[in-house]
Amino acid sequence: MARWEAGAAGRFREAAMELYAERGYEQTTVAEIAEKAGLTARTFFRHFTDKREVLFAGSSDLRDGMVTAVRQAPASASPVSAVGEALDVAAKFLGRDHAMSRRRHAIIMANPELLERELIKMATLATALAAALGERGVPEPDAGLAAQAGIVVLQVAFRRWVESEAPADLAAGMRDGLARLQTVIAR
Amino acid sequence: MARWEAGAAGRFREAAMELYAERGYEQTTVAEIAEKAGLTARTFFRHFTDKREVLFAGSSDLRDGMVTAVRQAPASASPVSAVGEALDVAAKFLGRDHAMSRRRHAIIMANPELLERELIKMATLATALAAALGERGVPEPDAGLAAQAGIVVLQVAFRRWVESEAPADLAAGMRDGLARLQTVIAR
DNA sequence: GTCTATAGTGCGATAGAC
DNA sequence: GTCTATCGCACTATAGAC
Repeated sequence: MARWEAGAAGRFREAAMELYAERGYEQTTVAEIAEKAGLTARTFFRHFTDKREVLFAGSSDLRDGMVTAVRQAPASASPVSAVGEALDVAAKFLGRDHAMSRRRHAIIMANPELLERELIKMATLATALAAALGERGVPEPDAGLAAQAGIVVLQVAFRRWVESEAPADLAAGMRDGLARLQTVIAR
Repeated sequence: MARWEAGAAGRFREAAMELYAERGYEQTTVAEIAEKAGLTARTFFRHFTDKREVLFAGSSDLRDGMVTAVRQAPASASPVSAVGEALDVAAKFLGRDHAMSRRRHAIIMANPELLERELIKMATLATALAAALGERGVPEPDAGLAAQAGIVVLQVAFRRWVESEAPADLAAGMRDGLARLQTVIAR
């Protein structure tokens, strides 16, 4: 496996992923992660607020990308289509490395505490999208509903993508999911 | 305030709510809750898996009620309308005590860890609803999408209800939210 | 980089209900 | 006698304080 990361945060992330996958999240201590990364537990907590956060490093980049997509959608675009643009960005961001996404997903699904953290990241994302829609003049509760609906599509499509062994086209899966949500909810 | 609960779990719940509201969740130790309830910390952990869970006692009742509603919907009912029945049940369940809901909601919103727990309860609920829809013959990903969409409506409507000072009609708010989701997502 | 509070667990003892 | 609820004690690891 390539070691593209030289920084401390990256070394911690690598070490944590391997140990979490190998012996499970709960059975791994921060001291062990630090040792494997060649650093100390104290330094770990300087980089990450807690033992879970090490798996959720890139989440703010995803959020920023999606928010920007909503902002940059044509002024004439409806809330759903602005959300659709954000989903395209998300697909590009999340769809890069199927193998590592599968590994990470397996680790998270195996532990409720990690799942909790994943969910709050998604909730934060939804709030940010709703705010971006609000800037476009979409009133509440519509902005919140459209944003949350987008997150639902993202989650369902991502889960299907990551649970299939072959790396399908995530962007297509998201567009598909949105269309299915529209029809299933229509009546 | 009436004390309808004599059992240990209820005493813990009361004590925890008061202390969390008074001095915050993090600043409250389990030992303090136990003392206030007239029991010990060890007993607390016999009733609740962790310090957060004490605030989420009734969540399985809500889940069971909503699942039953989906199961009992007429066989001819569409996925959305089965979900609508479940939302009616949820409104009845959650809409009982506006004042206490506000207190509880304020506590949860004030602490990210509690919010995480709330979110995982909602995710569990969504999974259960999706399974119930599956039993009715709704295929994936439609079942998952419809269930998650229902949870979105529940959350948005509940938040608006609990954040308004006057106790409005929660069931009406839910039906309203569902209708708005339908129109906002339609195009 | 060390020290400490406290969440949470394992095991065992006790006491009451039946 | 069994079953269940509680308590006591020792222990580990996280997370924050100093």
